[in-house]
Amino acid sequence: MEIGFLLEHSDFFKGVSDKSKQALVGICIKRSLHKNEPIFAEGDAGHSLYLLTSGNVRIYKSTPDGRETVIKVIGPGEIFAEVVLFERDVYPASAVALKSGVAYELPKRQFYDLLSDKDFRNDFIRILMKKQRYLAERLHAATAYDVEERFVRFLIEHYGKKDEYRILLSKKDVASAIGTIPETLSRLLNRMQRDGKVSVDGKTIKMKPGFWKGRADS
Amino acid sequence: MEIGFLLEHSDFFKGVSDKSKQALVGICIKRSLHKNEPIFAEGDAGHSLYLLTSGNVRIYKSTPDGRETVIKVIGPGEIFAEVVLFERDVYPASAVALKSGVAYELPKRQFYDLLSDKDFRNDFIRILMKKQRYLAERLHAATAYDVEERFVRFLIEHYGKKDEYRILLSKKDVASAIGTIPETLSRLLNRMQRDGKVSVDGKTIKMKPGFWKGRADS
DNA sequence: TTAATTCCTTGACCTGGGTCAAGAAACATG
DNA sequence: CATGTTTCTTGACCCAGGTCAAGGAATTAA
Repeated sequence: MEIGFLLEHSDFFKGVSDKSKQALVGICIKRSLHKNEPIFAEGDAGHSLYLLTSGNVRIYKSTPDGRETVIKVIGPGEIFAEVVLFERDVYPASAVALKSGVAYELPKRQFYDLLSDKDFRNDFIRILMKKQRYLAERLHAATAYDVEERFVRFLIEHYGKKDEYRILLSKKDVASAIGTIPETLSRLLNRMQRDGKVSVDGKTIKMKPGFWKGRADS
Repeated sequence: MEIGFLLEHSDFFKGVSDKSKQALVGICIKRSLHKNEPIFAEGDAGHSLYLLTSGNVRIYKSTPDGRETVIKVIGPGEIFAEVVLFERDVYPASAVALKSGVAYELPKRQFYDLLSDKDFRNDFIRILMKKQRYLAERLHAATAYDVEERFVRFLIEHYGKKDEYRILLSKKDVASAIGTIPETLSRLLNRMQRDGKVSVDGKTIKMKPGFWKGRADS
């Protein structure tokens, strides 16, 4: 996905005036991401936010003894690290590319100026609120739902409700995204096959007929 | 705390112009809260956000089968339900008063208008980002830290690092705020006393000397 | 191709903390 | 005050899912 295309089509930028978009194209810095490349680490001084145009980026936090929690897996069209715009100048979480892709780096000073555009600002606030709802939902899911439910929600969140999924992330990455470990995910997939809920073949998961019946839209 | 006082002193409103503050005083509706009174429920049409001036309010989400997750316990000086301002017109979580107190209801239409004030808007965005960081931190704590650690963090968040705490909330409410149940909190307090970390007497908890040594500032 | 990694699976085992139950203590209400 | 109601504690029990270990499959490097 090219930056011009993205500016034209993403939800985020659709309301932004042409003038602002031109300004944005002018200031952003293209950055290629390779698999497993760290983008920034928790505690680093943060001077930029990012717009991902292709690939996936994992945002996560770590305990001093190395336990990690995935906050969000970012997909194409999403911005991340926007939290660095105000108040804090260090990143509160780390980011790493899960596969190769492209991100555009937006220096915060210039991005900040764009907020004087009313439509842009409203879109931006809307995004912040959406993320807040997302995190509240994740917190709820992490404590009130079991691994199976969290896995299904992960599928919906990233690919929508489908009859068949091609998962391009490693099982390890999916496991950590849903707050578990590869062993548990592996066993979960076995169990779901045994129970006739899905059939798994390599990176493809087929949902058995009726799987989505009676499931709230979350 | 009176509304005028709060407008003068809270972080949130300190940068707001006098004109905007007058406007705010004009539009907000005082509401007394009694213990256990529901303020709104997840799914309700939302036309207002709230500013709490005294007491505590629990924001929570429920599963269809009744399992609840506390998203945040709101204290005096904080706003809540601001997420209803854009995009969605239903509350994404429920709110209930944990003790008697006072909240001011701010109709979203009028609040929205205040965002044209630049300083006000910046403060508002700052608050959204702070909450986002808070939720990311909670998500991390919920999955990577044990009950003891979450309990200590709860104390710090709500009362700061002190040698002695008077907890005015019931153990049940504290337990749910840290994502556990009263039995577990009760046993935790026993264990911490037995291990010589604290001494508990009724609603008072004294931290033993050295308790805070070697603890990262979180 | 072969060797070296890394990823995935399976098994045996363990444990933090949830569930259920039953008193005790605290609180509220007529 | 008495008496119902909620809260708190303690004990016995259980289980989802994490840990550890080891073998197999897939990827990558050379």
